[in-house]
Amino acid sequence: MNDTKKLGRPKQFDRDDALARAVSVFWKHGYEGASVKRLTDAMGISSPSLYAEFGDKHALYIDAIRSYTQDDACAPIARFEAEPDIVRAVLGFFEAVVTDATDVSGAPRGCFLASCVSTSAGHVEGAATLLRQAIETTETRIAARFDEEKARGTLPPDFPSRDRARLQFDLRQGLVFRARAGCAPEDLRAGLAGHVRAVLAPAPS
Amino acid sequence: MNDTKKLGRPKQFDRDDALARAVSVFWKHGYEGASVKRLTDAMGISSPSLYAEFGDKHALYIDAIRSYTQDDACAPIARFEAEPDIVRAVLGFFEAVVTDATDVSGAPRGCFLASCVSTSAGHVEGAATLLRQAIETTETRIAARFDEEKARGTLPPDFPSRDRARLQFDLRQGLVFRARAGCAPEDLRAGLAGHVRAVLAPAPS
DNA sequence: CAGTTTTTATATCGATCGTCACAAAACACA
DNA sequence: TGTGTTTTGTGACGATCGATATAAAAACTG
Repeated sequence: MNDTKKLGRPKQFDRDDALARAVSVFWKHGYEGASVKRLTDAMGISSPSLYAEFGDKHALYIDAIRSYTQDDACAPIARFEAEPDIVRAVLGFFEAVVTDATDVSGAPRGCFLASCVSTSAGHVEGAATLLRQAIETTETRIAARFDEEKARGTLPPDFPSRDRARLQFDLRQGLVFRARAGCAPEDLRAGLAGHVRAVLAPAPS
Repeated sequence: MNDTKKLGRPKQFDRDDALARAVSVFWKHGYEGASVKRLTDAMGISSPSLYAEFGDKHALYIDAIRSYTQDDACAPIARFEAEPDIVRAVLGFFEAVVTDATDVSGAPRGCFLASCVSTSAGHVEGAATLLRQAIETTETRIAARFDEEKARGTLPPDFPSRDRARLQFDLRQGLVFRARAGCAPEDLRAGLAGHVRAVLAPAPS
């Protein structure tokens, strides 16, 4: 199959770029708050194009979630995996969370999954399943990093990777939550040292 | 002023009860997803009554948030303050969070503030402020309990009450988040012991 | 060039959105 | 029993919702 040359009038928009813009709209307004007009305006396409490409609003939403979770769009995890030192990695994770969540440069605040998808999970079909997969994936990635550190000897052999990965993940939600409420970044950063200590504390005897 | 006897046809609904039902609808569907029809159906009143009593949908929403935050409707905090032993109190707090968040008996899951108000905080006027006040109040109540324990000697004198109150609060959001995603209650309960340890761990030297 | 295929923009569909007149209904007071 | 006051249910307002029918526009093929 040759996908490079196709019949008919070529599309005037990039699918992935349109999806990313859709994510931004859903992120900011929630599932019901994101009207098709707002979506098409932000995506730079007309409604017939939207329906031809994605099916309907619900299918677009599911695609948007899937795109977001697969595109590694979560900066905190990237920071966490990039930083060599484990203490700085955990701290960097939380700092990225705060930075992302309190950024006011047009982009929506907080976390797409925590703020939008989580709300819709109860009554939008398919959202909860994708959300659970995203949680599982993220926790596994965090735990994997802890396991590496254990193998390297920078974390004690009995360090409970999975539990602490969950702890780190849970703490993140609180930060995002407070950021959404409008708490100042410096207030959020004030507690990060304690968060890092809780995540990396030695296992109880 | 005599409020007990009033002129005209008496109201056929209780204001606080109607507000509580409104909370439930907002909780389940979010601000935009909660249509006036859904609201009036659940509240058992007609739309003119709603507008006469509350003004409009936005004012009703603000009233609903205020009512929720003032009515002490948050079971986890109640459990936390009722339990004498501090370790059991913290554990009870988290257990109540899990129970509340995974209850499927008709009631909406999770936390009204974390799931609904938090999402709307970005674009619904007045929501963010109320949310911040609720966070502040809750953290203060938790920290006050820790201070009491310090005075009683059940917690060390250098126990960082405020930091740990924030930690406990942040961890809660993660539980609510995962519950919304459909995680099983037993999975959520599995990590509670670690959460309790993190909250009550002695201050670092 | 015409013929085919696909995407585009316009314009609109019925349904539902939030909101509100309007008049009948239910009370207190005279 | 009126009379005044407030709440009630019915119904409908313009606007917007999600979703399409339609046809012009833009590419390729022969």
